Amino acid sequence: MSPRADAVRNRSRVLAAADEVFVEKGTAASTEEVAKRAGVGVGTVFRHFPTKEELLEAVYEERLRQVGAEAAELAERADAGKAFHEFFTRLVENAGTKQTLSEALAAAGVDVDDAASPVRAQVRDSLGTLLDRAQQAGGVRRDVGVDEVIALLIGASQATRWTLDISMRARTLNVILDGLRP
Amino acid sequence: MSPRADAVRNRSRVLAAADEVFVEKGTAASTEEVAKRAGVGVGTVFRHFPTKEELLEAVYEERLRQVGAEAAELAERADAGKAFHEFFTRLVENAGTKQTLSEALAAAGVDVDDAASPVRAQVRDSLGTLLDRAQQAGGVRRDVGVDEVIALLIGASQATRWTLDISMRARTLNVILDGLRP
DNA sequence: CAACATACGGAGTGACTGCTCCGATTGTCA
DNA sequence: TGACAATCGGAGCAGTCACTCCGTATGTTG
Repeated sequence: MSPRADAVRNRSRVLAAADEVFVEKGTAASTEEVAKRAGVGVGTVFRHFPTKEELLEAVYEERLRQVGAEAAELAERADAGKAFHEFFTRLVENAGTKQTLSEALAAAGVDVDDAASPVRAQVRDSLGTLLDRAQQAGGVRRDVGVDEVIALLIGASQATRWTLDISMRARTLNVILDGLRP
Repeated sequence: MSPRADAVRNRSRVLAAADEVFVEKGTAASTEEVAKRAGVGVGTVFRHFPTKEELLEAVYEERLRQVGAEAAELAERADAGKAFHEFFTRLVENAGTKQTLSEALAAAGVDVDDAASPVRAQVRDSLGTLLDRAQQAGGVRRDVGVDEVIALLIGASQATRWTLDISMRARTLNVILDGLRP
């Protein structure tokens, strides 16, 4: 039996609402608020995501999926060095307010880097090939691996959160990008 | 009237206990737990810090004080370039698990960078002269200011939190330090 | 269209949290 | 040492949150 139509619709509505609410009010926002935003009852939220932690994980993985897709897409481009820098910049600029999620998950004891998860493995993979090609093209120093890049992505996102001024944000990001050059 | 002896003793006990508890269990830890760790009643905690937010701020400022002292001390050293790098490294390695605090404060609407606070002004100052001298000594590029350095410190601390491996942590930190060179 | 399983809504529950209040305690000073 | 004010301890209060439960509604299938 495939699930009912309204069930799948509600599931994605809840996911989208949760993303919005967690960005706006932080991950401490109540499940009831998510339900209200999604236009459903709390019961529905808990049927699809039996635990708040599972809801957080689902939102997190959804974002990871997008990051993975972006990395995969950019890995195909000819100018690998440029592609890598663009990926880095784009991600950091989007990540801005969204970083609290991994914090909350880590505090709840979830292994955010868990390589067993297929989505995370895929992200690592795409990012890995993007990095490889950028290194071969001479755009990135050779003594860093995927893990260092991931750490730096997180760090850069955090760093730029505190810089409201756009030009200052650019300077901060440039320091890291320069550090990544050969 | 100066305050009673047990009052000042308890105040610092609470502060120390709060620091420990918040590092171990995150800033969501209950005030009762802080009280228990300090060996006092909750009433005592709330008398000294009428609000949980004020307690968080007090812990945060206490840490800032230490950072400021360290910056001031290193700013006196002759080899300014080396001193700056040492400051950066030392801070990032200590900060490790402690970064959640500023998160929590920001979420609570506290302006963490508020220049009006004397402690923060002092930190900015000490860090500023340390940076100035490092730049004049040719140890740090000239197009970054104190704010960029602060942002990078926060970013670097976050970045290295996810790297359990020590050598990987060193490589990650090196990327940023290299990026800071002229 | 009927009949059934699936999914929904939201009041209700228990656990927990920040904070208050006041009787008991303790430091201080004449 | 005695007496008073400053301080303490922790039971209790009001509010919130994650999560459950079940009567109602709705999609689906023959």
